[in-house]
Amino acid sequence: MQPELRPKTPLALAPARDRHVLERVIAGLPVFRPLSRADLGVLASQARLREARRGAVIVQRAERMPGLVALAYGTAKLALRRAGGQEKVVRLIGPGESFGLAAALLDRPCPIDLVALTDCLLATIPPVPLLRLLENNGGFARCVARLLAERTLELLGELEASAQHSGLQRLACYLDSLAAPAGPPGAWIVRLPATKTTVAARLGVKKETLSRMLRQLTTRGLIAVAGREVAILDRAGLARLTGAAS
Amino acid sequence: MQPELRPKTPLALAPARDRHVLERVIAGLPVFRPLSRADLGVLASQARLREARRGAVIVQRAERMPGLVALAYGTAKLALRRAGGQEKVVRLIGPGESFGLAAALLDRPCPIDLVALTDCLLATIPPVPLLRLLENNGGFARCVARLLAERTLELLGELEASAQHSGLQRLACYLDSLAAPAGPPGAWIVRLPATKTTVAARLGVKKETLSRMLRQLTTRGLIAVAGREVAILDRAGLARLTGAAS
DNA sequence: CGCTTCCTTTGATCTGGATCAACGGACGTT
DNA sequence: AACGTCCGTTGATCCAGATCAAAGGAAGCG
Repeated sequence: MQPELRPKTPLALAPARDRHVLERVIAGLPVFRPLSRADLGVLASQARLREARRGAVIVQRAERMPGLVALAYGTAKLALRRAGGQEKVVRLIGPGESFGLAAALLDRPCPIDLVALTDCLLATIPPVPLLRLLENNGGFARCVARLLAERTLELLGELEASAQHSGLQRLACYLDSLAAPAGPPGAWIVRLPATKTTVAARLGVKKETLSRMLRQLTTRGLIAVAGREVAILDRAGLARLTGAAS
Repeated sequence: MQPELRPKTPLALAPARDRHVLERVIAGLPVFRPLSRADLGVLASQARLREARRGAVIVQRAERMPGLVALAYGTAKLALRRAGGQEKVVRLIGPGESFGLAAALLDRPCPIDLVALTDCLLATIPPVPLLRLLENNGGFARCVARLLAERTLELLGELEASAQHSGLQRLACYLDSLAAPAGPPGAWIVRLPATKTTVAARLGVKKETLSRMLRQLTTRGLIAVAGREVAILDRAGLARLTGAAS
């Protein structure tokens, strides 16, 4: 469950490839969109690439934040973990997404654990060049402000969901938000982005409860579950759950 | 419970006094610290002063956000309210504090209700001048980025508390965070910033539960309660509750 | 193939906090 | 003083979801 974090290929062995990957990952992050090619190059030269094995803790809560962490490939979870095993997953992170902007800018300790769900490749951009950009580049500052504003509203939504909706409502809402059109028109399908245990933690319930909730929705004819694939049979019915009582 | 929002003095009657109050309130907001006197003047000229009676809904969820709302005097609560009466208070706002920066900058609908707990005087700075400043003033953009980063971390803390700690732990933590030194050295006192019903909603529990929790802490000799005043008799014991099981 | 290690499901039971109900006290109004 | 309106306390009961326990699946590996 807690394998060592040990890069398969030591960083020094593949500097050219690393540099290329770093540039691609950094250029793909929304927060860096306003940057010139030159600025992106400077960032890439200060960033570091790093691998993490499945299950490894990439950044630990209360540690000094190493910078903005972006995922090149793999999946990771942001999880609040307490002694006693109970954990709450705040966000699941996929390729092209990043984490730690707020804490890196304020040079605060990491507020949360970042844990690899699969083997991951990560880019870390240290706080110093971020702060320099913030100082000198108005476009970047604006972009940061907008992104953080969005994150603020998002977290508020999370808070609302966790404080106000029942587990079943949160599940219905979650499935609805992930719904993707399937082959036949009018058919929707969701592929869960992680194991059910992790999804349960994301929804703030235990895996046993998630299992029971899924079965309840199945019994009602709203969904059909096959492993990680969930077919949404009655999206309107699901949406009705979202706002109303169970 | 839901009195009309009706200013005691119509705005047009006291423009000079209003202008003065607006300038003072706006200059006092942390987010505007980097602004020049001239910029502050422009903002004040675009802002509006407004009164709200106790219990009035100042800004309602899903309404268009009128701008950044700052409190000149009085107390208000940011509350998520659901049909069914249950409400979660996210933040209590006092004089010199503000609300709505994120939503105003993104021109999103108001994510939450702002409700006056006492008669209030409010300044509203519309989104347009804020956006203009964000575009043209790098110092302001930086300041906004920092404030929003702080808010992000704060909300994450809220989420953690609401998802992970028990009601008693949240209460202990809350009291600890409000503790102010009393007369005798080593003595601490808390004056609750609102009615116990509201504090309960702030902590995410019902007033009955808060009442029982306070009695429990009293029985254990950790605190003593007299109306809105709470004396902390054993701060270490309280802090011990915060991290450990009940 | 058999083994181990997760992941998931299902059932039984427990519990923190909500809900329902009733009452006492503090103010402010008339 | 008498009255209405909040606010806070206390007791009884209820319930969503946690916890405990046990038993299948499914996937990786020697």
